[in-house]
Amino acid sequence: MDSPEPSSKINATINTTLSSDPGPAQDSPVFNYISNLSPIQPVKGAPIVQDFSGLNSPPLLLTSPRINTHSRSSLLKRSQFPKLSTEVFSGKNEDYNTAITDSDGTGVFISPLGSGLSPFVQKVSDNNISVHEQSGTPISCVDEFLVDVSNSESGDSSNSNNKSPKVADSIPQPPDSAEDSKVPVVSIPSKDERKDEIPEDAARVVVEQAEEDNKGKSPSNQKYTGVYSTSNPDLPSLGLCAKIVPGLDAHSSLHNHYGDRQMAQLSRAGHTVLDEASNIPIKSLETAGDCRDDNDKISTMSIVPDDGILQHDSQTKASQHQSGISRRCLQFEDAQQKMAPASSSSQNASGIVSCSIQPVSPAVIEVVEPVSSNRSSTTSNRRLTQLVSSSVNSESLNVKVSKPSGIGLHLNSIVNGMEAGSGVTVSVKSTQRGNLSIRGKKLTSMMSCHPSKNLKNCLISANVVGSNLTSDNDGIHESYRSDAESAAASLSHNNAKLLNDTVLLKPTEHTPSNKRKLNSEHIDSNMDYNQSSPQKKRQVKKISDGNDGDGCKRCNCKKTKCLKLYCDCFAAGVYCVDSCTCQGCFNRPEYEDTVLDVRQQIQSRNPLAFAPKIVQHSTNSPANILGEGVASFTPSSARHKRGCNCKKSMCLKKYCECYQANVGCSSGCRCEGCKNVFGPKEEYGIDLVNKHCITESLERSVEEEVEMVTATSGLLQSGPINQCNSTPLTPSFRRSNNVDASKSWFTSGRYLSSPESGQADTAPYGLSPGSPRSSNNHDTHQETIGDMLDLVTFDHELSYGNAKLANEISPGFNVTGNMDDILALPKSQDWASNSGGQLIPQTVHFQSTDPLSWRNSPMTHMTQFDGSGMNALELLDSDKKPYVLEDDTPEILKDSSIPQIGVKVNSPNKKRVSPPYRHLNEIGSSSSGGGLKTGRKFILRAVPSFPPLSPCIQSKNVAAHSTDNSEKDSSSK
DNA sequence: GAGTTTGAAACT
DNA sequence: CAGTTTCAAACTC
Repeated sequence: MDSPEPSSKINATINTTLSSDPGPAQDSPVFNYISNLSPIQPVKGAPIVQDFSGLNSPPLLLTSPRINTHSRSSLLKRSQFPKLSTEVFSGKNEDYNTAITDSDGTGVFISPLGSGLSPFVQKVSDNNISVHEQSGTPISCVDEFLVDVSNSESGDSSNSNNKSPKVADSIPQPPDSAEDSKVPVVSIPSKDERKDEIPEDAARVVVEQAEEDNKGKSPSNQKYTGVYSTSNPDLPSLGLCAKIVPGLDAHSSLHNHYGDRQMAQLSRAGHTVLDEASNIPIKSLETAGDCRDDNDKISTMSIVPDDGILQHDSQTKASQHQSGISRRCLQFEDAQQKMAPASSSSQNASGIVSCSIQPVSPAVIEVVEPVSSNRSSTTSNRRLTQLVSSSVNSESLNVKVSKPSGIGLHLNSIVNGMEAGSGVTVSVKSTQRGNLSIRGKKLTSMMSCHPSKNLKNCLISANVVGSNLTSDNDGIHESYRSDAESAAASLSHNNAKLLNDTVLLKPTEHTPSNKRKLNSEHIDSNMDYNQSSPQKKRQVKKISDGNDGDGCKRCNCKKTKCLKLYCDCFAAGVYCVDSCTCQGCFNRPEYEDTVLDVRQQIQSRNPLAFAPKIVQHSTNSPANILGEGVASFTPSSARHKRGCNCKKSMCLKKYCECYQANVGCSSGCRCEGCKNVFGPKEEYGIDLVNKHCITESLERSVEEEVEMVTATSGLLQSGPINQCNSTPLTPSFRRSNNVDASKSWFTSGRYLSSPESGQADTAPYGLSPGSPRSSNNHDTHQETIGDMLDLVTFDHELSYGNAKLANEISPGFNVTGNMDDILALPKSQDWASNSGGQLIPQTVHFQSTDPLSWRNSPMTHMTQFDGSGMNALELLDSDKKPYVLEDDTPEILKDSSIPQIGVKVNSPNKKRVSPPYRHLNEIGSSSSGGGLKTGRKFILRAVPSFPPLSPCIQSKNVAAHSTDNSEKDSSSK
């Protein structure tokens, strides 16, 4: 398709981006180890994310160079799973190669942190997630997947083929419904037809970058075919693996390495996907269990320093499970959409989501990571996508389209959706408490995030993209929707958060305004092509009023090419659907790169641009989280991030975003004559809560951030408890730590699970990462860690999906009021930003997210924590009480029991209890060298308690953190 | 269906 | 940061 040049460019860009951000962290062997060690394996879960990340959200995270680092981290994690990928990695990206070299022997390590890997990993995670979800609603989901796959393949084959080519060749061609058929591979020709040349150029720009990246690593175009055929140097192994081992192992590995898309392609090539899908249903449950097992394994792996071992273990285990998983993964992209539904989460058009998340949560978590990784390694992801697309051409066309398009965007959409979800009251029913409950929360949050609209969009987009863009089969879409929605929602939340964060990072670095201009311009030119008949649009509008019956959004953009926030679909992080009446739409899977670039740009400007507008204010009690997260989302508790600015509508019409979201106006609103039925400004309960929790000033800033976080994570957290903390706290964190946090993230990263991460965590608290304290504390930490683990597992669930959760935790820190903590938090700000400030995940979050931040900031407080992890926990508990935010965290902690042990840091209030947790976790790992080892130990312990979740969570957290960091960096105001 | 209103997003 | 313009949805006729 594209000339090798593009790929080379992309590679260069990727390298630059990656090198810039991730370089340090990634390069460091520590990271690799950490990533490898880190329970991350959650990779399993992570895979889910990939799709989205790769496509939608991922871009946000991944796109930015910073993201790359994250992606690497994520990759590492995932890489563990997919040992196979190692080869691939080595082949694919230079960066990867470096990492890979280490792992080559085992192939496990994939270390390849390289962006390339991360994407794969993400994909894998996605797959896993899908599996989990499927487990929830295995059969139906499976069927859907199968159907989708078949559909997508059959239908997509044409589309996807075209699309893939387009992407590679020139994104520019708008996927006009009419021309959808054209979308065909190289669309370039179509460009001429449509005159989309300009748009094409824009798309090309994006594509070129990706291609360049690909080229650099491997022939861009070849990627596609090459990957599949193994022709590509990078991919060869993958291709082989895929081909050779159509089974789970191969798939899983492939997924991990290459990402879901590639996996899908491979699987498709082998036609194993369908078979796998068929298997999935049964396996789904198993997979869930497997994932847990994997996690356990992972944890064990983490314990065992040897990456290879870990990977091997995971591989072996995964192999069995993976067979199912990988299969899923393959389909997953497409399936993901479906998967979500499978998860048993059902969304109502109203945005109410009821999830039975048990299995899903893990997936969600995983998803998160993937996203970040994907984004960070956007290039790699892109590559993957490209590869996929290319491969798709040969065999499975579907893969590329379906996943990419839907996923990334969906994440955002989910978040946004949540917001929009007006009212979206997410009621998550966690069949299982503890881990499950958390998961459920996450899922729910995810779901909530994806309001009906978003979900629909996601589903639709995915479906559409994958299979039937042109012809909407209501029945089909709907069926997919349910699944896709759920999946998308789940993904979207996690991804959204991550993405948002990641996006922030990227935007700044990558394409400044220029890209936008180019993209927009190109897009504009392309718009004409895409322009669907106005009639359709109108019809759509009529039908759904912007929302499909299902609640999917449909846009009618005419000038923005659906690449600006004006476009509901784009704003929601969802691809436009056939039903959309938009003209010259570039918000389509075919233009994934463009979309991602644009998103990045927008995020660069406003990191929160894609964050959920509506944030839950935490009045909610933790109980909600556990049992019924949904309740927490009551409109009254929710708030609009920015607040409205209504002057004439009195907040009584949908012009008002608050009203539209079924949330009351808050102090943040500038509306005049507010009569919001959901709650006038003054009346807004949240404000009061916030006041209690935090100072007003904090509240405002926090609120915004929190809103973002809560919107994304808040839902997940749904846990009422966290809300208070989350919202207020997160903001503070973000503020304080934003800049540093990003860096810290990168450095320390999310590797909470990994020893390093642990180290990082510790470092932050007391000393620098390398500080002696880590060593001292290790033992204690380990013990605490054991507790922590429990908590963590719980937290992980939250954390997985939610970097936000972490953020939430961090917010808690802020709340605590310790300046030091705050500082530390800032680094973790990403966390805060991500997390609604929910505390629950606190421990986990801290661990995962904080670690990075902590490391970076050698907070004196940290030392305190370091002093005694247990103490820290205790302090935390005590802190909880004092701090308003604590309420949230405490609840969570209470739930988890362990976490509560809060450690007071220095500050009297120091809600930062969470930090201690982090420290605990991190401590073990945090200490640089020893940290890792300790980290491993910790991991082991943790595993036992919540093997499945924790690993995933950790990985997710890590990814999220990474993404968050990147985001913060980029977004750092 | 066309036109107007509205407020967010984007731009300056 | 504020003001203006642009945009698309919401709304009305």
